[in-house]
Amino acid sequence: MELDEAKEKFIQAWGALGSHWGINRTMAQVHALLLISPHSLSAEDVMNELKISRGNANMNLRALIDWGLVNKEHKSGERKDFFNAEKDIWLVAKQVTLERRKRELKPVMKVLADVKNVEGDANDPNVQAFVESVENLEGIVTKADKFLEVVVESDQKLFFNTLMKLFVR
Amino acid sequence: MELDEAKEKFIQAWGALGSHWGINRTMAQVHALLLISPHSLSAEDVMNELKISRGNANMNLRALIDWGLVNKEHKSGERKDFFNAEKDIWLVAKQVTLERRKRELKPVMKVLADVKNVEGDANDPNVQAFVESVENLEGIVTKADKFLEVVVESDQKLFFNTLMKLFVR
DNA sequence: CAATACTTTCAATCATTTTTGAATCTCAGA
DNA sequence: TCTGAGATTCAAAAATGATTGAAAGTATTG
Repeated sequence: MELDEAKEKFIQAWGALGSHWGINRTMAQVHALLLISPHSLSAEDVMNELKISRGNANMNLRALIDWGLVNKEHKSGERKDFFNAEKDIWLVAKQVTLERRKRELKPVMKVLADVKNVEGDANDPNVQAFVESVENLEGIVTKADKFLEVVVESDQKLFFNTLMKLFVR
Repeated sequence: MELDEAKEKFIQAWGALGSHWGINRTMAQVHALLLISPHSLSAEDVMNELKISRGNANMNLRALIDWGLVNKEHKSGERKDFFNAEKDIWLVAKQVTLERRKRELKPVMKVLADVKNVEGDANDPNVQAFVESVENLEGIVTKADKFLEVVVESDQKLFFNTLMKLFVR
């Protein structure tokens, strides 16, 4: 396989995976492109490689910077901005985890806590089933959140290696 | 808070979470509704509660059955089908994990394996950076996959409890 | 400060995904 | 076997989400 074809395939695959993980396709593709580039790219490079518009490139680069996955560089003697991706995948995973915890898990935890305070007859099976389900879910969501908190706050490689030794084969 | 308001909020929240996790919003809402119902519901009940069309209810119920999250019941003396959700959240998590592993992780792993066989000058920094990135990613994706495999194949409560004792506070 | 190079914004457009609902099918019960 | 309540399908419509590109903004250079 030629490099260009391989790059293309890789970018497509990463884009598809990203789109299932709350990161939009183009954003994931831009990330993929930066990941496999040995040096920083300008917005223009990104536009050309992925055949996307200037505005689209700009927005997705900014989003990647927001997520903490990409850095903006100022090369002296150059007017253009250059961009490079964090190459340490463990750090990438950490950032994504942090963001998603903040954006998704926390709001749900808040709703679950609120919603438990339903008023009404404690003997009503509807109320009973509802409260039971909510508490059930609260349990697992809280546990998942704590688990992720630990993952995020500990050293990534160490953490996963320990885990792997415990559980894999 | 009234039960109806609480239900409504809960269903919305679960829908929003689902939509970030590759499960479409309505599908997650139907699941939420079934979760908090003390007894099985008919397709008609689901349509009425969520104000969705017959076709939509049918499709999402079927999808939930595909994912292994909902069961269809035949009540004798009734022509209608009735539906109930798996209430054990650990089982739900397991099913979702299984499906997503199959649908998302496996295809990406295949592409990563393929794409490593890029031909070309091993001294070309483009090729070098590419192969390095791909191997890097393959490492983490494979580890994540193995981790999930273990999660899925072991007893859920036992697994998570063990994990929690190890890492939480 | 004026010209130029580059970046950012955002209303309009385009693409994708979801939803609808009428037509069709199915099958339990008579 | 026939009937009709209920289930399913799927083309079209609606909703949502992504992308474009031109105009406005900002910074750098001579």
